[in-house]
Amino acid sequence: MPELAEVEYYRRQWNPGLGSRITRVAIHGETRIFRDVDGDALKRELAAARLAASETHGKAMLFRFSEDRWLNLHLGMTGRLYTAPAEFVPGKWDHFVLFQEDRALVFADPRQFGRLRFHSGSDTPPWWRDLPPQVQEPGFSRERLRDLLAPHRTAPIKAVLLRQEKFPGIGNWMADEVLWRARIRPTCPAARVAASGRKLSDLFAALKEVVDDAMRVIAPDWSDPPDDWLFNHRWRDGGTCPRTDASLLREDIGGRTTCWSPAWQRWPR
DNA sequence: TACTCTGTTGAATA
DNA sequence: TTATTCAACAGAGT
Repeated sequence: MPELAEVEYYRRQWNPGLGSRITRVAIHGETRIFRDVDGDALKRELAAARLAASETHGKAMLFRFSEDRWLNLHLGMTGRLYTAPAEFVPGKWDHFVLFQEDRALVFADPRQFGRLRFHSGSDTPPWWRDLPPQVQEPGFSRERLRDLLAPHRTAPIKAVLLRQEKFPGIGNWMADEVLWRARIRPTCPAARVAASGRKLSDLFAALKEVVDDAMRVIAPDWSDPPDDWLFNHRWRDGGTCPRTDASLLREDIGGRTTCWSPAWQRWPR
């Protein structure tokens, strides 16, 4: 499920383990989440390392360990991280567990779209180098937004917002929320937004606002967003737009279920 | 039974 | 060459 604020929430779930050594690593080596990595080598290299720090970029997480060990986790569609007592026994979907003296750090993922990568060495791993600026960073300017959209003459703006190399961490619900706040129809070609000064500004502001709101509300304790977001109305057929009380529409756009408010998102006509 | 799903990737196509 | 579409991945829920 996770988009950037949910990923940040999960990253923090391993914070109790910061500063402590790994005493044992348990893996289900045959599962799909290990497709990019040698499970046995991973086990060997993380043994006795100390969890030193962590950060997120978009939907990706980086956990740094002592001895120049770098672990990259991606939660896919159904992944999650949690902390369990030291005597924890991994269940069916607990593919990767770092045991410490006082707790277990668990990566669970039923659907196994998640991914794990590992790097050993003082240099920054290739998968954590040259990452694009995130929406919430100063390097993400209105001009950058225009340049990201302009090449897409026909692709719907909704589909372009989901591209992680352009908008790290934006997922399906955030893209819908952003377009709803900017009052842009999700089918609008991306280049058309880039060419309209006013709508480009609206989209830029909505992106920053939705990312800030999501980080503030969801990342600390996974609070429910307030009812004046689209979020609480989008999940099932028959929802109504909080701004107009008119019916929301759910349809497939760019291959993903999209919820939007035709009465509210009227541009372009 | 047959559809859905907060994601990504690589192949096929335009 | 670049943009776009689509199937595939694998399980749980409805």
